[in-house]
Order: sequence, then C-alpha cells, then structure tokens
Amino acid sequence: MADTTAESTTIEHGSDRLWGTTVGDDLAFLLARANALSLSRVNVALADFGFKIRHYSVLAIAATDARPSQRELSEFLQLDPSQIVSLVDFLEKRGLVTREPDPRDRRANVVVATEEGRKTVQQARAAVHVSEDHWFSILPPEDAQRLSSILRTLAGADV
Amino acid sequence: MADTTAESTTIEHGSDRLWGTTVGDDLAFLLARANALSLSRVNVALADFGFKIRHYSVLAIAATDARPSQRELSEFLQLDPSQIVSLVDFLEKRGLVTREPDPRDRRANVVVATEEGRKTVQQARAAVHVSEDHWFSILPPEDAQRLSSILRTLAGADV
DNA sequence: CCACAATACTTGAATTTGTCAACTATAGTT
DNA sequence: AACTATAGTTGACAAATTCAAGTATTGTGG
Repeated sequence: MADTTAESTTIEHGSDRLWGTTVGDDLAFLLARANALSLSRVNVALADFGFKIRHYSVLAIAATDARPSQRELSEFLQLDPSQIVSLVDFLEKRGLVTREPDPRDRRANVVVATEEGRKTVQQARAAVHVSEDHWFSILPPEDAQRLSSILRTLAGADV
Repeated sequence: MADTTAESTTIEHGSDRLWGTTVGDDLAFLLARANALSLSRVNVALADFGFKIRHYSVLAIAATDARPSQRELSEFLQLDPSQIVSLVDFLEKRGLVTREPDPRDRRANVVVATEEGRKTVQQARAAVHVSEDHWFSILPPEDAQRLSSILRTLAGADV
C-alpha cells in the first residue's frame, strides 16, 4: 500500500484525514469511491459525444456482432427495461443504432449499431481508454491486471 | 466475440454471452458493475436499520473521534454539500448524531454521533461486514487483500 | 477598522435517475 | 382455445443529482 507518498505538497483541503476512520477500510466504500472517480472521468471523456456511460455501453455492445435484445441489455447492464427503452430511443434518434425484429421471437427487438454508430463508438472508445489509462497508470501494471481479473470474478458472480 | 452458434443446450437467460463483448474488458465497466452488486447487498443489509449506504457512511464517520465538518464529509464522500445537509438532518431527527458548533470556525458544524448513534452504527457495521464477507469470500483471501490495497490507491489518488 | 472576497451551510428549484404498475403483442404450454 | 409467461413500451411517482441564490462568518488588503 503506502508506496506512493504522492500528497502533502498540496494545501490539503482537509478531508484526507478521514481516511483514518473505519469506512476507509471498508471494501464496499472503496469500491463506491473508486467507481465514483472512474465514472466522473469517463463521463467527462464522453461529454464531447453527448453521451453518458450508459449510452456508450449500449452502443458499444450494439456495435459488436452480438445482436443483443433489449432484455439482454437490461439484464447485463442491470437497468430497468424502461431505461433501456429510452437509451435506445436516444441512440436511434441520432442514427447510431436501429431496432431490428428478432426473427426467432417477434416480441423482441435486436439492437444493432449503424455504420455511423460503429464509427462513433470507435472514437468514443478511444477517448474513454485514454482517460482510463491515464488514471489507472498510477497503478503498477501488474496491479491493473490483477484488478481487472479480480473485478471480473466479483462482477460476474451473481449471488 | 462471434460465437453466435445459438444452438446450445444452455438456454440460459442469455445475457451472460455479452461478457464477450468489448465492454466486458473495460475496467470502468467492471468497477461500475462490481459496485452495483456490492451496493445492492449492502443496502439490503442496512434496510433493517432504515439506512442506505450514505446514512451509514456519515454515521460511521461521525462515530469516530474525527469530528468531521459537513464540508469534510461532502468532500470525502463526494456528495454535494446540500446532500450532506439532508443526510445529517435525517440522522439528527433520529437522535443518532448532533451538529455541534466548531469552536474554531463559527460557520462550520461538526457532526458527532450520540451514544445511541454509536450503538446503532456498531450493529449496522456488523451487518454490513457479514454481508460483505459473504460476497468477498468467493475470492481467494489474498485477492481480497490485494483488491483492498489496489482500491485504496485508486480511491485515494485524486490526481 | 473597513471593504471585499471567500467559505460553510442552508434552501429551493430544475433535471436526471430509479422503480413500479399497467398495457399490447407474441410465445409457450396444456 | 385457454392460460400463463415474456419483450417491449408508456406513464406515474419517488429518489437522487446538480445548481443558483441567500445568510453568517472568516480572512485579507488597504
């Protein structure tokens, strides 16, 4: 842990002392805080595209050949189905994705990126990765790798 | 990527196949998802106390001898000052914390847990830790340790 | 000491997000 | 055909987020 003494020259607005309190040891708290920081960075990176993280996530998945249904998106992104509706509406209005009928199930739509959508997501992904890499570069490379692998375990293991 | 040989016996509710898409590699996404899972667990554990994670965080910090000001809480928890106001209102109405004038700065309040608040937070902390430990026990112990350490680095380093 | 800018907290309003129930259309089952 | 379950949509409502403005106090430069 205490390998980076990267503070103290700054005037220190003073809330850092709260790290010593019990919540500073709490994994749920650390996760929440790391996520909040990550989120705000990513959202800044996506602001140029008029996206927030969710638009980006939906578009990125739609730009693969996975051809996800809205239900799958809802489940995977842990969002209410009605939230997926508005996300897809948003992207569809901008011509980035289309709803295509699922030939196997006429109730379902499949969300697919347009050519424009694929171009856009490529640029957005680049922006996101620049912002992420910059942040994660404060970690030794093997820690970034470990973090990714550990989080995959946690995030994939429901219950 | 493309294993759309949708034929398999595993009819499975299906969204797991989306792990293969690009977002599944994205640290920001993994962080968000892990946090969402952690959050919902913790909130379940706290429901008995009528808390959500933020009430608990404020109370837990107030129950130390750190005597945080509201501004410090705002900064540390990354919440708008007005959100701290309502959290402290909430806890104060329940007799769990009090606002005490900061002798060094009459503009500021210091948030301190009452005796009742200290008792409550102790029970709440136990509930949270049970729920966390249960979840994190899917990790090998050294990974849990590493995760904690890595997250502390990430969460503490606000470039 | 005075004028002025900055800070700590509070209030309220605007916006976004989260949650949920009801509805239509289709699927699957018996 | 009757029944139940599912995919998507809509709309209502609650909760959370963000912002702008106001009060009291602090600190600073003249």
